Amino acid sequence: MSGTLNKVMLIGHTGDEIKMHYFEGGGSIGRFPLATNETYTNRTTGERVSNTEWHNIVMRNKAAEICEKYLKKGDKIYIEGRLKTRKWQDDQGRDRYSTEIQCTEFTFLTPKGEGGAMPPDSSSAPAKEQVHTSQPQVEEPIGEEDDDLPF
Amino acid sequence: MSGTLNKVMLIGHTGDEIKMHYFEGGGSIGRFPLATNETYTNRTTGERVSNTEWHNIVMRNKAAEICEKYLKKGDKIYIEGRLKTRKWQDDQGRDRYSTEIQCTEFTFLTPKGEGGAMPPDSSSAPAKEQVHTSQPQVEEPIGEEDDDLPF
Amino acid sequence: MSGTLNKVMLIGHTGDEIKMHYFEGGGSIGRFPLATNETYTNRTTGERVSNTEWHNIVMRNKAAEICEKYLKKGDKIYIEGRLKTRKWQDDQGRDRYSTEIQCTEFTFLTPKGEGGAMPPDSSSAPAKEQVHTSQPQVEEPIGEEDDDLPF
Amino acid sequence: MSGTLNKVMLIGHTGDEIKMHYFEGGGSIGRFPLATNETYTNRTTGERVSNTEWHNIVMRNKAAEICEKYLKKGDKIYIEGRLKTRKWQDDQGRDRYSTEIQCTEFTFLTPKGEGGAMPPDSSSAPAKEQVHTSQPQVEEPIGEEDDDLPF
DNA sequence: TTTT
DNA sequence: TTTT
Repeated sequence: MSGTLNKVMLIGHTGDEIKMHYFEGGGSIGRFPLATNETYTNRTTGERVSNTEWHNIVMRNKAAEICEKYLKKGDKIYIEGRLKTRKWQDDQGRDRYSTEIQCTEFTFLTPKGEGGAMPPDSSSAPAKEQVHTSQPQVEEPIGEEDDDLPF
Repeated sequence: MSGTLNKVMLIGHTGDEIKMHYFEGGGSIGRFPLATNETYTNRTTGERVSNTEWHNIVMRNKAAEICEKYLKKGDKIYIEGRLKTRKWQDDQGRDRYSTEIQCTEFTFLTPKGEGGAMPPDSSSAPAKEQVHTSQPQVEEPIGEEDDDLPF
Repeated sequence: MSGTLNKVMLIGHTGDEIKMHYFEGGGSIGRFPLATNETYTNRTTGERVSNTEWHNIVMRNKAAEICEKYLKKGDKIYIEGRLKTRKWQDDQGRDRYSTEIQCTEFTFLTPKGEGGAMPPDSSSAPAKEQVHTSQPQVEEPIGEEDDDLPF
Repeated sequence: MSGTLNKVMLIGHTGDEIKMHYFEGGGSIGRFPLATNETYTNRTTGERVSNTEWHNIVMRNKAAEICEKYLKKGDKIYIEGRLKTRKWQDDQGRDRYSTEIQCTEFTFLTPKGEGGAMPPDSSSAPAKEQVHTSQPQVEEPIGEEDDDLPF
């Protein structure tokens, strides 16, 4: 079914490095926290309010491995993904819920080269086996035949 | 602080009508669940998988009141907003977290007129006091002076 | 290069059916116009203003063919894509530019079944060879292994 | 009318400083070019292809003035806006069209402080008279009363 | 050229 | 708890 949309777009700073978990079959999953900020002036008190929101980012396979290599704590990153709320049981057997952003695209926004290990073009390396968990500009290689055709 | 982005865009169906709460000062808040669906073919088993994801939508003031009047259970709606995770205590005093989408814009997608109470243009009524909780096309009335000027 | 984002998200009504062009190699391309509307109250005159904006949508391969089959003039559709400005020469040899939205994802929003030819699940048919020109919920089949794992 | 969506989200680098135009009534408009990049590997030839796409950004009033002060050529910026195609006549009286992005929100992504004139918090200064042409995190000051209430 |  |  469909006719629905589930999309999240974040620009924020990582609160930690990615924590990886490798599957036997060769797959992998990684998680890290991402912080976004909001500031506004409270209309009643007139004071400046500042809030930080933390998001649970989940990446898989190639994308996760690229982040393991190149994404450092504090880096700025653009994340696109889908909201997913996982259900789990706490130690008392109670249902608990945790909302995550399953990343489908990302792009590094921290300028490179300052002693970092990042190669010139790593931020746009395609995530091959899992096409969608990668760079926006990378995974949609539309238009190879033409774009010059007169129609 | 800033330089960050926290944006959610959903198209889904409401699982219930909006539950309103009115503040003494005149403000109001409303909540309703929104369902999005995803289907894909499991590559290993080849079977068709279908998942429903539920989102907690939060609206305020004018926007909430428009939804109270016109949004019915099962309606399709576009929601734009921000992710916010609220912390609360359960009856055992344990910290619990609930992630919500604070709606900043919306537009009704269910065709009207089939016996509905919706006025011709209600889906684009501006939410005055809270400019951002309204229709995309309504709140950004950019460009009244020109758009024909030669520059 | 990368570290950039080029994303367009539209909900509108098609102004015409898709015009297809088939390549010899088996590929195809299709184009159709999409209308979005905006209404607002002119603050100076107080009058209600209504504008229609027309967008040039470009689809390829599987996605284009799905639209050729099922998308009718006047249908409502969600389109996600990238902006691309094409350069061409008019009959006087002057440079002309045309901005298009190269569709990477879409989902039909017009309710089906009213005499339409649309099969139950066509709106979520995956665009195989070109993974990204398809349904949002379809192309990102993240998470087949787990989502129940305790980490 | 409504029930439609017209949204563009870009992260790119400015190709020039903003060109301002001031109206007599006190309003202002500014324009600058923004570059986004895409790279992919041509499947047929196997060669790496790199394209730059240029976008015409239009800002108004407070937002334009903030960019005039603080946005430098080459800076990275997040732009959110609406697509609008303007019609104009060339010197031969022919109809010409130019597609622009009318900015509704933005956030600076270039790290500050490197000799720049940018104050610590300028990137989140609210654009008062025109609420929507400003920072994402600024213009939607939802939730001043509570967020701790038990419902 | 769409839709409400 | 929605929808197709």
